[in-house]
Amino acid sequence: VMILRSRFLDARRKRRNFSKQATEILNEYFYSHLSNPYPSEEAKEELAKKCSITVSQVSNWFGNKRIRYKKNIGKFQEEANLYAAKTAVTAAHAVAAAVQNNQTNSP
Amino acid sequence: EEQEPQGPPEPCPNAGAAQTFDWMRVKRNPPKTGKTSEFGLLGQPNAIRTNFSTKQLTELEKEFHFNKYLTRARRVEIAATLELNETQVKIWFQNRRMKQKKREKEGLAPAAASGAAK
DNA sequence: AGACTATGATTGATCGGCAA
DNA sequence: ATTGCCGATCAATCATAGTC
Repeated sequence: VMILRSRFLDARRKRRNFSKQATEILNEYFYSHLSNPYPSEEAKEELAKKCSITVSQVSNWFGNKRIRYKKNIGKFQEEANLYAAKTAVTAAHAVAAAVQNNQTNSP
Repeated sequence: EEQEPQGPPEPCPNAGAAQTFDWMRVKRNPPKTGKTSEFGLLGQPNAIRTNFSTKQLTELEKEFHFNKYLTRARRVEIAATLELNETQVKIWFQNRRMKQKKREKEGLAPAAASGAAK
């Protein structure tokens, strides 16, 4: 069939990949909330602002990410570890700072 | 049948990573609205995503422009004319309304960058 | 240059909650 | 109790961008 989709009507599909930085932010959120990667409307707005994209795009990104992730968890293992490590480092820094603060106390 | 109430013996020897959370196990039931492969009998859980023809979409779009909401009578008419279930017509309008709302919402925010486009 | 993969967007249909 | 709508999401697919 000449189901020649509305190739013309969907011209707006001129997709553009998100910036490396935006993807970085989205992945950080995704992997740090892997137990429930469903950002609230507020969280989506915040992410959208940080990534300079629309809220819909944030929704699309999470929708695609969730589906593709569970479709083949193994394929994302590497990426998952990468971001897990990244957040771990961030957390470590926070802890280090906290320790610095309480350093005045000595047992 | 494929329901797995519990699966403790999870052979997931992964060190420190990737657990299988509930959201990863979510499975949607197959579409019921799709035709039963027009073979009525036989339990082939056919019903795959229906592909609306350009003609059907054109009619639906035309009707939507006329009325954002359908009356039962109109829905029956449309469904018969386009050879679709009433449910499919109903769902189409629902999705169409959401699409409209999304477009209106996004079609106004971008104007914040600068008063004039370009 | 062409095949293959990654990724953003679209959309028919489902899920849960709420109202009539 | 039944039915429609909303908002969010799913899941499959489209079309393009990026990689080799």
